Amino acid sequence: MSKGELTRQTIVDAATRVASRVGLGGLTIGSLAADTGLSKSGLFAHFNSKESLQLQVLDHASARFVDLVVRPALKAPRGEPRVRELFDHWFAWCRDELSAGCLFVAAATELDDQPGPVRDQLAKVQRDWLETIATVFATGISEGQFRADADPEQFAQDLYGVMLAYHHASRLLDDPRAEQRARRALDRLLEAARVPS
Amino acid sequence: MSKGELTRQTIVDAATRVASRVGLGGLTIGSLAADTGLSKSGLFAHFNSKESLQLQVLDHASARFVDLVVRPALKAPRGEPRVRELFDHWFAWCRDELSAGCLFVAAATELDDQPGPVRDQLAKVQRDWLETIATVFATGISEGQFRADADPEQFAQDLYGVMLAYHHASRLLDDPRAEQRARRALDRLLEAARVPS
DNA sequence: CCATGGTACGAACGATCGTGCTATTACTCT
DNA sequence: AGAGTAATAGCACGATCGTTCGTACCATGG
Repeated sequence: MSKGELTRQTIVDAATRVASRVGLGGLTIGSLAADTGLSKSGLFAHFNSKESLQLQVLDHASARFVDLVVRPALKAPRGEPRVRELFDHWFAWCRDELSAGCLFVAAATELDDQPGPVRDQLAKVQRDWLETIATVFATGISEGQFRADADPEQFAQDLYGVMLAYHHASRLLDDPRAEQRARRALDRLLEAARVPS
Repeated sequence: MSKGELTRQTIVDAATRVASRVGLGGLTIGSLAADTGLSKSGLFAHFNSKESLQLQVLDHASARFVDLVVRPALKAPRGEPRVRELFDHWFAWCRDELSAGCLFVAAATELDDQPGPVRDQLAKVQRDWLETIATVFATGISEGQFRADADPEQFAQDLYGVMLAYHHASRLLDDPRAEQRARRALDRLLEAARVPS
């Protein structure tokens, strides 16, 4: 790996951390250069535009998301255990990024009214995420754990709602009971989806 | 009412609309002055700081929120009808603000990592909102419509989660089925909360 | 060992940011 | 109607934004 490629990754990694605090639009070349010890122009030369930097941050973050959340969860047994793992790893993800919350959640409300390549890319990533949830749930249906008449896409939106409400109550409102309520909500969702015994 | 007070309200009203598109931090004195036909310094004189403008926007928006969402819903019969009215009016609110989504949702993820008076004020407004939901639900318990062992604060977080998931799927992902799923999720929440017959 | 090219720097650009001053205009009240 | 005050404009400030350019460094392959 060339030297330039290495520092590029260092920059993108740092930018990802910053962006989960201030959003993708809040990224600035200047402060990012100060963070990484580079000059403004030296850093800029790696991307040629701020938009390109934002796109690379998005790519980097979604690759990490797959590594830290999706892939580990897929090792769990199909059905309910796998759904719970997905949930737990998402929690860890959104707390561990230097406790700066989930970059995607922050970017979602920031970009939903600003058309362009960055918004398109974010929408793709989030569609993939919801589809992952839906697929994992659908597998649980095939396994006979969940009701055959359950709607995977409904479940995906419901589950993400639980996550978003947690993110809101926990990060903005500092409510210590937010996580407990989120786990309770997950239990209820799963209970309602299980085949009647 | 003095002339200054009148133009101040005009400015804040315009700023509120802009902010639901670009966020509170995305507000700029310059572009806002252009929008309202004032000079930059003329507009600035009404607020003396950008932060003060942001706070006034927050106040204005929350007053309108109470007028358009909370107060009308309180006219509905207690319990389930009132919850549904709250839900419906919130939908209308977040669609009608020139179809720019809910200002509070946008500001929530924007400010959750930026301490200061604006964040504090937003947190207060959102706490009030969740408390409103919880209180409306609790009234339904007293009325005997909802289970006595139900937790109003749990319900509030759950319901807001449904709203946030709708906001996300509808505004970022342009999913036309988002609303239908949200209504379905509400039905399930209410069903689970009703006293067993 | 030297030449080539990738890598980073410093300076500067026009624009725009929030924020002060100082006039001048416009309203309000007696 | 005129005095006094409130409201707005004009201009300028230092900072910072993204971006460009020319140049120096330094690592690597011949």
